[in-house]
Amino acid sequence: MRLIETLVEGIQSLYGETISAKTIQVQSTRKDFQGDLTIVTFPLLRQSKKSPEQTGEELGSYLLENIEVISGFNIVKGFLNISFSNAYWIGRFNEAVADLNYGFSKPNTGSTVMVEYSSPNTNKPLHLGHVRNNLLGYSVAEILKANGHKVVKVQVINDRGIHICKSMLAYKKWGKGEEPTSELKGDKLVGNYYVKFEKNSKAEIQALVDSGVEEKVAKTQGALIQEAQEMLLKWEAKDPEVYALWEKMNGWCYDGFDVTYKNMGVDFDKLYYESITYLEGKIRVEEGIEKGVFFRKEDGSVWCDLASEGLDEKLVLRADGTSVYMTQDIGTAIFRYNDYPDLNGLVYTVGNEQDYHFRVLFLILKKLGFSWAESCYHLSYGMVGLPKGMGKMKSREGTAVDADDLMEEMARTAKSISEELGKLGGMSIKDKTDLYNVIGMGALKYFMLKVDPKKSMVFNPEESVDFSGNTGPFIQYTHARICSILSNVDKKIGAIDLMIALEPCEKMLIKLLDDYPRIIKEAGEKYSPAMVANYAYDLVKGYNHFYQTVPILKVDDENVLNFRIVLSRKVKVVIASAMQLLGVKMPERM
RNA sequence: GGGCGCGUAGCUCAGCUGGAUAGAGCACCUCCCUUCUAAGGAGGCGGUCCUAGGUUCGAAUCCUAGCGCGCUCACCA
Repeated sequence: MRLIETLVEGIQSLYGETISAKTIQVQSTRKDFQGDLTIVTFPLLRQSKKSPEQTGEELGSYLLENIEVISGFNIVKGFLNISFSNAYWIGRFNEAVADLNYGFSKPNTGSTVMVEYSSPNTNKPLHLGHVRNNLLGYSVAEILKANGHKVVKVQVINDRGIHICKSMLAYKKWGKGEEPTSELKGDKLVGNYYVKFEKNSKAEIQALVDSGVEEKVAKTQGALIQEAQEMLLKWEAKDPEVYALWEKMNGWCYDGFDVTYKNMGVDFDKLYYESITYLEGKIRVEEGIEKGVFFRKEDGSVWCDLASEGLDEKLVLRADGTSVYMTQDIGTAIFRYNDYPDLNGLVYTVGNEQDYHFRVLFLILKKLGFSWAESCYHLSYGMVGLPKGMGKMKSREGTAVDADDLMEEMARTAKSISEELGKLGGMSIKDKTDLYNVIGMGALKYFMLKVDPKKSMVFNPEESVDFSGNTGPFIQYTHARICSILSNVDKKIGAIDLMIALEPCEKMLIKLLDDYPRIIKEAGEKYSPAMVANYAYDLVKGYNHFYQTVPILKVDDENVLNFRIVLSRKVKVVIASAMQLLGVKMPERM
């Protein structure tokens, strides 16, 4: 429609001044004013040398004459509100309806992007923090796909290190050959021994402190901690017994994680294991020394000097030659770009406590000469906290909110509310159980994703996860409601008559639908599922208002009836489409 | 102490590429189911947008300083 260009021309012809398109500010008109788009004329007064009102009047008239679809305008101080004809909006709507992949770019037309998320340690089960991580990573991957990118979903499994040895040692000492059962998943079993280790080790250290040893020293002198360290050395030397135990216990964890991932509805294309990539990291560090990127201190430890970037020195290899976190991350990144030569972006979904780590990692990769380091991005998200008075989550002490328990709890709540409302007559037990899971997970996912990723959030297991208001179930409910209405009609409807009158609530819905492609694009650029979630909420609210304001099926005018049916169908599709980007399923009944 | 991030209604959060009277949900109070799903809708109550300066015709939004909270600065991951 060339609104901006026409305005530039208008200013040229009215005032003889040339301005750049950037100085024109357009925004959608606030709902308490009449109009569709608003042009802020304050910045244009310099050119017009007239009052805001008069400038608005002149520009408005110019637009009215030169753009056919503009049907009118009004001026409030420095705001020129312009309206488009109903025919224009209905035309836009018809186009949207005809587009079966509305809002999405063509698949695989963009660059290839890798998204890393989850990346657990194999010494404890997934908890609330992982839930946010998983949901974010999965959703961002879906949003990138919707923007045409090829997406590779990966994780790097932290399957080695001192923390893994802790649970192994505890199991070896006190496990008595315990095995996972249907009651106790493998990851839970391993986690129990990790907690057991920490508990006993803590007591040992306390005893040392009580006997007069300085705390810092005591922490390195406990018998258990020393034994764990010996075990790590044995592991690195591939001691057969330690290695076998490691493989067995890691296997238990993977089996446990698989169940959690399945229930959560997330998946991965490829897994990387720290136990493999850390070796690559070591090799790359050696190379880096030769290149002069790193330097070795007298004690043998290897460092990267980041003073020129305003940072400190960073350790990349210990004095005893063993690797640190940074070492394996260097190796992992290089593996990834080797595995996918067309990779043009690597998104790390990792909590904001590691902001500094990733800043350094990307710098080091760049120093090592990998130009792709520029395309790495740390999707940093805030912590999930518990309400005041509920303490802190510490998996070390076994006080974290467990992911499996949480999901089960959500489904249970969904069940009790559903039963209370009693709308599911005639539905089979299995369908009901599935539905409770869909609703429970919908509530959980939406709750976690509607918040801006970078912000930390509070999770109150009892109060926060409501099923009414701005929640997943509210959106699911509206979807089910539309399905219910539409189940009464069965007819093919072509393009909508451009001449029908539009109710305000209908026009509002068309405008909301019109926003969808832009929302997907922006959500992709900002890696923000929250934008999609908030959009879906606005759309659903708009539909409910429409539903309560006008009859949908009980209308005489065939053209209006058709329009309301098609409008309902399109809203339904877009709701489901948006929520699919969040990994939330939409029920047809609830 | 240095670095990074955050601070909006009692609570949980939108809004932040500067624009009109700062928005939702929960909670609390009124109304609306013999009509297409009331997990809904309409309305009410509720604000020093942390504070103080600055830039601007205009600041919740940008800049500076301060305060508060979180994270981080490990031969932990």
